[in-house]
Amino acid sequence: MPELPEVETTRRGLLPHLQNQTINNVIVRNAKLRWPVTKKLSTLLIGQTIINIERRGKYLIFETGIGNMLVHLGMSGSLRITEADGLRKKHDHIDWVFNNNKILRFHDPRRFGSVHWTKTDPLEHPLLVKLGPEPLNREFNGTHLFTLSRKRTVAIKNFIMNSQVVVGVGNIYASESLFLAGIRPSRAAGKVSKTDYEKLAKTIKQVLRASIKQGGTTLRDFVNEAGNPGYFRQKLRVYERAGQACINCASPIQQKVIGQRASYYCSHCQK
DNA sequence: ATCGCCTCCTGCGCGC
DNA sequence: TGCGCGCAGGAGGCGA
Repeated sequence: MPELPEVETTRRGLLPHLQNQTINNVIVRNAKLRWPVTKKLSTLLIGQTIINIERRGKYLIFETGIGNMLVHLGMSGSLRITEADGLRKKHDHIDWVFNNNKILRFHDPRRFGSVHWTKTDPLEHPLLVKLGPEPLNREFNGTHLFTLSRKRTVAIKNFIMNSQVVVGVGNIYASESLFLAGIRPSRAAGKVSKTDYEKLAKTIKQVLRASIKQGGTTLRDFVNEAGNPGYFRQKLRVYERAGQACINCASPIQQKVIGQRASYYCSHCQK
């Protein structure tokens, strides 16, 4: 499942292949993504040149001279570059054919991903305008979390997974960063101290940076190859380790559903 | 305003 | 070995 590090890795991988390249054709085999892919998207994009690829949260922004295409990978989506005669697989829903004979191919078995078109400032798009700060920016820090969380009763794990609070913290990294910060995921967000939030902001940055770095190495050929599932697994400290020994104290890692999501923590190290 | 539940969809793992 | 079932998961939408 693509978390922010994978989206960023995808962006970096795609950019050198697509920058300044022109779209010759758009082939939509299955328009039924999370939101229907509009015909307008295809017609408008043909003949356009990709000026840049940016990222906001888990959204990729493909900039052209007349507007921007937004792509979200959902939880099973991937984008890769293939040659014009590349083999097609099941769930390859969209191709963008470029004038350098390369194809940008959107693959998404569960179709939770989406593709949008916006003529104006992409950051003003309804799906992006309310997003919280980027976790790796300076404006995301303990003070931000502390201020926003006052009087909030929601579990801190749900709080940091809320994209209006901070973008890019998915289920895996929420558990991982809370473990490193020593905070139990079920605690009410409004009851967590400023000191703890300062620690948490740091561990969120730490976990995401480490993962981007790893994505940069293990997924170096991500855009050319058939993906690489589970690349991050070996580094995880609590996620999917229920019953196994805590790396700090050897207590068994607990698993609990919080906000409809599996959550993992050490009941000894996290208070 | 905030919370928590529901939904979309497919692949996987489990039990028989 | 094969079948059927239940579940996971990002995040918007909605009812309370």
